[in-house]
Amino acid sequence: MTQHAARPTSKDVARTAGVSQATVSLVLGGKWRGRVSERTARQVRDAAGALGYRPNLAARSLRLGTTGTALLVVPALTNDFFARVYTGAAAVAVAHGFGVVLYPSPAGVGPAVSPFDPGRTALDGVIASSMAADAPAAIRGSRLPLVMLDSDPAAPGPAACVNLDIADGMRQVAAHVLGLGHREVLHLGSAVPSWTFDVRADALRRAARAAGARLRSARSALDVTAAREAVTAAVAGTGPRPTAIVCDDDILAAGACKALRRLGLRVPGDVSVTGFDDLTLATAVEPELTTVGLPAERVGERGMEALLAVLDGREPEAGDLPVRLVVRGSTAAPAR
Amino acid sequence: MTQHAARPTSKDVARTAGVSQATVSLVLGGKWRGRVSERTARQVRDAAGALGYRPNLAARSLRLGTTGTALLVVPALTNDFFARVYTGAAAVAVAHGFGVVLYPSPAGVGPAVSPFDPGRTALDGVIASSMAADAPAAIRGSRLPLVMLDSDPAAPGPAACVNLDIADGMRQVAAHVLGLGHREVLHLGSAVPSWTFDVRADALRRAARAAGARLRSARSALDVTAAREAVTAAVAGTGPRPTAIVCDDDILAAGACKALRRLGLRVPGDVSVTGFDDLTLATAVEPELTTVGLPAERVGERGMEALLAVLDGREPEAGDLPVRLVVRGSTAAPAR
DNA sequence: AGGCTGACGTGTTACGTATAACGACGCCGT
DNA sequence: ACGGCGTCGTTATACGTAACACGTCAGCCT
Repeated sequence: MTQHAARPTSKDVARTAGVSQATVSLVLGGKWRGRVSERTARQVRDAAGALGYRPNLAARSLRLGTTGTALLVVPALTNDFFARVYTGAAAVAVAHGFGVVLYPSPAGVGPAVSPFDPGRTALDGVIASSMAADAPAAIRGSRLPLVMLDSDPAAPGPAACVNLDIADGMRQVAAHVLGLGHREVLHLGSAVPSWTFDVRADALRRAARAAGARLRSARSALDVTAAREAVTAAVAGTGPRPTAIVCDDDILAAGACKALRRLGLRVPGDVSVTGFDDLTLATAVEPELTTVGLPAERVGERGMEALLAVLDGREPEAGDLPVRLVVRGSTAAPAR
Repeated sequence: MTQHAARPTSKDVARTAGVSQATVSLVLGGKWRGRVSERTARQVRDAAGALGYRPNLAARSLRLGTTGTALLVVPALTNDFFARVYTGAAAVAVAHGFGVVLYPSPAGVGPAVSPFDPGRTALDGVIASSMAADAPAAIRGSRLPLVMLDSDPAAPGPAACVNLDIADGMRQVAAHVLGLGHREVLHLGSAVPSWTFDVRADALRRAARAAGARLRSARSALDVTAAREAVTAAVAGTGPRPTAIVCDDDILAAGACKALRRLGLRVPGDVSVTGFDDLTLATAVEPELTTVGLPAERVGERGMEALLAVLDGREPEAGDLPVRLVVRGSTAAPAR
């Protein structure tokens, strides 16, 4: 590990500016009002600029006991919900002089990779998505403050939770679909167990029962091909054909549309399909998906705000974030 | 920033194990063969385990002058090409006791966020995607070793490059499309300038000229809606309607398909469409896209290998990675 | 017996930074 | 003239780790 061209230290800056290292630290740290004259301050800044000085972050962290970096654990990079969460979190972080580092959870990258035990990166706290199901245990071992996103508020561990009103989202979907007149509904859920998916299933079940609609269930991994196969199997199964398929995720909905098209059924003419999350995928397919829009950036912002609050010993803000049904072209009244 | 429950240090471990701090460091660092007896070594390990000791990374980095962390700069999280690059890079990194941190380049997150100047995270090196066009300048200022991915090999700056044989990929596309008999071709390129896109355009132009085909061009931002609008405008324009649309990216191709469908044209019956990159999107849409498959994981692996080589003062491996045309349902011979 | 060797550890230092504690210097009021 | 005080800056120290250079002690050869 060769050190390229020996980076200048604050001591070097001090020498060329003709002051002590402490003064350099004061000036560059911004805490010099009334302690250092404007003239020497400028000398220091000039010297730092001339040398291309950058503070050594390891030394700073060691001294301060703080890294100014948070970790965001997400289950999948491909899902742009999480990309938007990151954007929101990063915006808040930067505004507070913090950094955010992204970590795709083990599921996506193999169990050998854990940022917590080898602890490669020095961190002040962790924000984890609910779908990174194994994260809490690993993080607890690291003793870092943890903020959970979209997760069971009753679960122990996290210092704070940021939740979406998922149940209300599914109720909106159900009201829309049932309101169109559908009474034979297939629920396509995720095969990976997770609180958010349980909430969806529960809300849909209640709504269907209240409306007297028949509800069947199928499950699939969160990818288009798996969803296509699951729907093909479910539709080919016994019993009356569903007139609407309510999916836990836009990815599943895209797979459902493909399955139906291959079976010679038209969406929404023969079968209506709904998604969830309003990913970019929702408007990339034809027809565009009726789905539930999630304030992903707000989730990221609230998550980061909550982490900063916890770090400061303050109380994080509470309350669920609202979601909104987006009606597009994949739903219509049932034929006949 | 409260320190939760004062983490134990190596000195604490030393005290409870009844040895000196130096011995703890030797044992836990693994360099004790012949320097410490097996019995004391076990005592140390037991004490460390009992206290839940984790080395302080800031202190370690400060002492070692190395962080064991690399930064991967990507232009977009949503694009799963980069997710796969990350997977490959992470696998190699972990095998070498390294960590990888992900950074979506400013374009995706606002120019205020730069990991280099504020330098929040301590790094040993940077791997940057070509599309993060402004990265090299910012990184040069940080004096970190830089590996560029899929970028102009003639450009100065990077310590190493990992390249795909993009030109060959486009030649394969052209051979396929022209071989089907298409002579009226529309090239849908990216509106953001980048080496990889220039290579695509150049390769296609040469192939079209050699085959005597007419080639028009349109440009679009890398999102489905923008591509749809660009294609709608281009097809509605003057001159004979193209029978094939060659796109620089699957996202553009998805937009092209949507535009054509809305214009009442069938893919591939009336117009053939090709993509590039073989994203998951390519098989999520109907028809599935004929596109160019890229060994994304290999790119990530090679990138990380190259960075580790540079860090060790070794010579990084050279040579382009091959790409492969994947023929699916979006291309056919032209009507008539 | 004396000194050498190898096994087993320990004392000490340095990494680069931030900050508490401590001057030196000039200016003022009395 | 002298203490006091604001201004401007320095000295010294600690953060937790890794590793160099040294000690100590038993055993063994000569």
